[in-house]
Amino acid sequence: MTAPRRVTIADVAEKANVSTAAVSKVLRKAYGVSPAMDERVRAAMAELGYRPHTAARGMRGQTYTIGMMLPDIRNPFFHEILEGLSKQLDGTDYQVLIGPGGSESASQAHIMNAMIDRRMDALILVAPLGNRRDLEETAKSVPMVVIGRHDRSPDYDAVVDDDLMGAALVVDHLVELGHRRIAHIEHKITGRNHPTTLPQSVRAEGYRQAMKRNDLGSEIDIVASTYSEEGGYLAARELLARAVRPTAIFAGADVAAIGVFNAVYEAGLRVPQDVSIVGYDNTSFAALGPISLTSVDQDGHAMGTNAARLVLERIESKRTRSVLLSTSPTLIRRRSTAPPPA
Amino acid sequence: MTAPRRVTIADVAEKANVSTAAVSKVLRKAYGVSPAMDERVRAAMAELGYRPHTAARGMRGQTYTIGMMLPDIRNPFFHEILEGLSKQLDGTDYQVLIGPGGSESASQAHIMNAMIDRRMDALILVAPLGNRRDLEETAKSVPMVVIGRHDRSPDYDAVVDDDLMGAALVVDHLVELGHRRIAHIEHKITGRNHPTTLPQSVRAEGYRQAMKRNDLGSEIDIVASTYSEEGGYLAARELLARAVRPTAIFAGADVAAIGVFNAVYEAGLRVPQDVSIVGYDNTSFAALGPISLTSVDQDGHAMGTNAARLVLERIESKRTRSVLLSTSPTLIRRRSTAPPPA
DNA sequence: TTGATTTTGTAGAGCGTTCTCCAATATTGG
DNA sequence: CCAATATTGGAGAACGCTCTACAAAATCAA
Repeated sequence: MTAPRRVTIADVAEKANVSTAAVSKVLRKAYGVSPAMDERVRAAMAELGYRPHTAARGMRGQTYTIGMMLPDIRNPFFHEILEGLSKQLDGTDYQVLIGPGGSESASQAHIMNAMIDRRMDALILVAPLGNRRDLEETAKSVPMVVIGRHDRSPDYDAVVDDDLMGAALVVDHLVELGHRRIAHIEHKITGRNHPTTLPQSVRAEGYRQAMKRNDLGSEIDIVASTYSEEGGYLAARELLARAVRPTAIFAGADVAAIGVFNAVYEAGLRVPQDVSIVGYDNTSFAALGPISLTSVDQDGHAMGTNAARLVLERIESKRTRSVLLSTSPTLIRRRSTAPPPA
Repeated sequence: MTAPRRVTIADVAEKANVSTAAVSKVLRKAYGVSPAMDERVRAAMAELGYRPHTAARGMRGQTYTIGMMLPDIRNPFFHEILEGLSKQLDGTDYQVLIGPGGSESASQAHIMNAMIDRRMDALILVAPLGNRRDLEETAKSVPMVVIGRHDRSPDYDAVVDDDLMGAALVVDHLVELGHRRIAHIEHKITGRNHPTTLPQSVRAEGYRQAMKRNDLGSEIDIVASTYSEEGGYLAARELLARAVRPTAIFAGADVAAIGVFNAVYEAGLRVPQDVSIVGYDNTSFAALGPISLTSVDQDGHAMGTNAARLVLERIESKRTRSVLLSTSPTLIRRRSTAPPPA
């Protein structure tokens, strides 16, 4: 614990025989630095192993830190977003730090505040709960990009997957295979009236629209549950107990689809011979041999890249007009879907 | 973007009719505050909605931020650690922020530096790569806890699962079922000579010891691969191609076990009738119905809680003697293991 | 009482940067 | 060659907090 005092800008300045202001300029690539001085300063920094003290920089300027709020660390889809983000930020001075948001609006608000208190330059929120007014409120004090919500706000940017289209891809695929009794499992948050712009609501709506478009309006069957293994399991149990049971189940998320698998096996039925199952997100385990789940792929990597770009624009180019960036999903067909039983 | 100026300590001081120093004392629960003043200040803070500016605090004191370096966000086991950590920190002023470390020693070092530059009060490193000397070097400048490595260092604390014992549990279980040809898949990092204290090395060693103890020294069969789905797949292919193939495969991690599943199915064999499979980590998908993988459970939650405790001790009680905390794993028996074919 | 001690509150100097002015010097145009 | 302009470098005041040192007031011991 012999903490050797950190090398500061003053040490560098002394070594290079210039003022601290000059060093700061070099650091910020600011105007008014001759090539000669620039080189001298850089040499001194290298020799002393100087690293800027981010907290101190944050006192006046930026912290070169971008906060990413993730409701659930494990979600492989979020990981893809992070990868896109990191790759885009690689080479810049910015660093992503992840704030574990949890599944409640309150805990998410807490971490968002914590990130603001730490003077992060921008916030990237992945599928945040909470109403739009609150989000806009925070967006007033820090550049912000929201991933996965279909709200369009003048105060922050949005990067979304076209969930309406994603749901349509699923329904059309199943209809094409010959299915008619196609059920959907939706993630329904209990309590307050949550915005209808959350991905889950849009997916459900997309399902409804696609069913109608295929003249299957009368077959619409939505079970409100949660996007979790247990949620999928319970919802599927309910569906399989119907007098006339569905021949295909479209779970709004892969995790829920796993629960559906379990319920179907438990009922002594086979996938896909008796029941077809479709997920959403194309998470890594959807591809696993024993599962092989047909799913909708959102290009998380691209979403992350785009989010990074938008955020940098806001920070560096001081853009203030908001942008909504929607990417289109694709359907990955696997072995969990097949024509319905004759 | 009408950023309303932040409420500072000075605003609070003015409102409460005291000095800024007094407010600071209240904030830090420092000595020398009368109950009356304390109350007045707190009231003012509440009324103004004051929130301390963490970066500014960091300039002189602490940042109340604990950095957690995670090599891979997705790993469900890491999520458990995080949960234990968060729960323990809940109610304190501390906040965990996650730094994505990546799978390379260089990128991990990068994020560690970034965290130090941001003046985090302590670092919790999960299964960090890099040699011990480097770790000790960083431990000199910040309180540190390493999770998952069996090194014992005077400079930082370690929280580990007893991997030696975990491997023994697996081997004993399989032997009990009647297996003799038990193979192991190890995660082997290419390149430099990595420390033998990484979990993967200890698990392999535990396997070796347990085999010998069961008089199966001649049956020891280790394939060097990686802890990943593909790694498991490739290793299993190699094992299944042996003249006399193993009746049980012990993958050092659940993800690798998934790859083993795929290879086994591909070879037209059944689990567990033809081949038994065991994983390690008891990740959430091990419990999934279609998989049902026998695995070793490390109590990630407890590890997180312990790490938090150790870190707080170092920060607040200024403990400097290092501690090594080892917890014991348990075996979760599922349907992927059964007696060998007759 | 009176001196000694404890408690309570404040002044003010940092912490390591950024950034606005300003001065000095170099360059240009006519 | 001189004024006008551009370039280069630095002084020094923030930023919002912490914390040492110290003074004033209150309490205690005898």
